[in-house]
Parts: sequence; structure tokens; C-alpha cells
Amino acid sequence: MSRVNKTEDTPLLDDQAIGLEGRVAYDDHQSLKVWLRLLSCSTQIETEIRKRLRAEFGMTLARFDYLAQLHRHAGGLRMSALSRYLMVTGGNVTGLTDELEKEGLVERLPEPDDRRSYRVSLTKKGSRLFDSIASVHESWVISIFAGMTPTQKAQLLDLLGRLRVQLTDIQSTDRAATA
Amino acid sequence: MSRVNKTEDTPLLDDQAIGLEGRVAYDDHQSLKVWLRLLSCSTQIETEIRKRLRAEFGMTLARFDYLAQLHRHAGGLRMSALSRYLMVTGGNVTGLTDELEKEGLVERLPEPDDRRSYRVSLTKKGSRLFDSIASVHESWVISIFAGMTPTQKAQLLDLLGRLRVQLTDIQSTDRAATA
DNA sequence: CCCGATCACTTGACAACTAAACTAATTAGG
DNA sequence: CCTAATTAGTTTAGTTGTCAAGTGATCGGG
Repeated sequence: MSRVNKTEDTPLLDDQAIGLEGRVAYDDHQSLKVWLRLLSCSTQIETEIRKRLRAEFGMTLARFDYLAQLHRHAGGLRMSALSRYLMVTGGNVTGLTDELEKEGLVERLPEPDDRRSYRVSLTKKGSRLFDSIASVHESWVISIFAGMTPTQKAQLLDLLGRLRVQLTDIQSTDRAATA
Repeated sequence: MSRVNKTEDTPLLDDQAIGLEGRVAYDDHQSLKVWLRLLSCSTQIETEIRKRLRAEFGMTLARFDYLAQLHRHAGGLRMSALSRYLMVTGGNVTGLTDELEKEGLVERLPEPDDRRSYRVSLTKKGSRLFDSIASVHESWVISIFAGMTPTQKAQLLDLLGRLRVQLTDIQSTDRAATA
């Protein structure tokens, strides 16, 4: 959850120390401030949504995400693809699938071309359940962003887009370094 | 980690469905898109930093955050205050304190006015360790935000500030509802 | 072919966190 | 004072996720 400092924006080191150190040069901790605030917002929203999902629907955020991915890919998904979309490990997907299948919300269908693999898909019951939760979920998100104008939201979306570009760059160099 | 949809920005429901539902009215899923992208960025940065902290310093993110809070509050902090700053439960703080104390990085000092309470503080060793990590940590963050100009970072900081205002509003009404 | 490498998924051990019950100290009202 | 309620921290059990080893299916070069 927390990273360094959620509630305040004071630099971790004073400017003089950084200046002497000479390593990060004259950024005035701006990047650190942005990151800490970004993290703080993200964590708070996540906590709030998790709390409401549990309180009103007895639903876990992980399961909701799982169902949402299947909803978006109506033809079903391989478990490996789910693992990538959800950004969790395969072992976790196996466990979630077991539970959701036991409750009749999803089903493992055999993959004709590859007997190692399953195609996981929403059942009618799972689809109905997701639909009933999704619109309420979106109304929560809308209320969280109610303090921003559409223009501001568009700006935020754009700025985060730039950030995302940098992130994919960094992660591809990580992979290159490992390989 | 994942929420609904990290890798794409396609709406969960098509516009027509929302229009018929009439509940969230003409937002065109903009808020949902922003939230998903915000979450995606935050999670990716967090994962990246966690990975580097472990690889280069054998340090957990939770412990680094813990040390950072103590560094910012040089006089030491009560464990309850740490719990609030780090946004974790008290039980978690107890466990982290036990480990860090065992390694000689922090110390529990008795609180003269209140014998129920401790004042946790960095030791010299803990302080040195944190200093050595903090500047490298900030350089990582700076490189992650390297794709944005200072002006863009300032904009992002401002927009997230607006979001945070809304969040504190929502959470105070939550508390009021519970009480 | 076939054997080694890879891939899809499963399993089990473990790490990190939460929630709630618990202990001990403090505060406030009668 | 004394007792009830609150507060600080600890403990325990349970949840959720990771990591790494294991199993069986598939692919590809000799």
C-alpha cells in the first residue's frame, strides 16, 4: 500500500543534500512528489472500491477484475492470457478459476488445438452477476472523479499516457537486461 | 494489483447500455478510463521500484517506507502514527518494528507520559542505511518521469491534488455513515 | 521420428497483510 | 476514588498473493 510518504509532500532529503550529492541534479524532488501523490490517490481509490465491493456485493476486487476481463473478451480467454491481463501469476489465476468455477460463474472449456490449455469463459450466471455489479462500480468511479471537469480528466488521461510510454520503455530494457 | 483492465481502455459497457440504464449519464466512461490508467501506471511503478529495491538492496518496499517515515520525523513516531502514515494496520507495524529492531535499524524508546506507548526511532545504523538507499531510489523515480517536462509534472501534481480533495471528502462521509 | 526445450497449467511452501480478539494503561463521569 | 470506556500495542488466524518446482503436452532441430 504505502510508499515512503502518502500524506505529505515534503521532500525526503533537503535540497542542499541533493545539491551536494549531485546525482539527481535540480529536479527539486518534483518527480518524487508526483509519484507519492499518484500512489496515494491510487491506493485510496483502490481501498475505497475494494471496501464497497465487499460490503455491497460480497465480491473481491480480484474476482471482479477477473470477471471483467472475461466480459470484455466474450469468446473466452486462455488462463495465460488472463494472467497477463490481470498482471498476476499463473498460480493465482488457477486458484481464482477454481473458486469461480465452483460457484458456477465461469467454466473451463477444453481447447481443441492445444490439450495443455483451457479456454475460460463466463457462464450465463457469471455474466448476469458481472452486469449487475459493473454499472454500480462505474457510478462509484464517476463520483470519485466528480471534482474534475471533463477537460481536466482528459488532461490527466493524456499525462498518464505519457507516463505509460516511459514505463513500457523501462520495462522492455529490464527484460533486455535479464535476457 | 490489477483492476478490471490494465492494458486497454475500452469501456466495460458500451455507450448504449449506459444510455439506456440512465444511471451514470453521458460520462462516456471517461472517469473509468482515467481510473484504469491511473491504476495501471501506479501498479507498474510500484512493481518496478519493489523489484529494484529487492535486487539492489535486499530491501522490502514496506520496510523502506517505514524507514522513510522515521527519517522524515527525526524525533521518532508512535506506532499508531506510523500505522496511519503507512496506511497499514497496527498489527503490521508491530511485526515490521520487531524485525527492524532485531536488525538494529530502529529502536523502541519508552514514552515517559504514556506507558502504553512506544516512540520508535531510527538508529544511527538505520539512518545510514536509509540515506544510502534514498538517493538511488529518487533517481529511479526521476528516470521514470523523465518523459515529462517540469510543466507537465506540475500539471499532473495539480490534477492529482484535485482528485485527492474529492477522496478525503468521500472518506469523511464514509466515516460519518459508519458512526 | 525422437529427444531436448519450451509451454500451459497446477501445486505447495512461503511472505505480507488484514481483521478481530486480547492485554495493559489511561481517561472521564458519577 | 472507582468503574466504564477508550486507547496503544500485541497476538492469532485467515486471506491473498508470489515463487519455484512439478506434470503433461507441444514444438523443433538433427
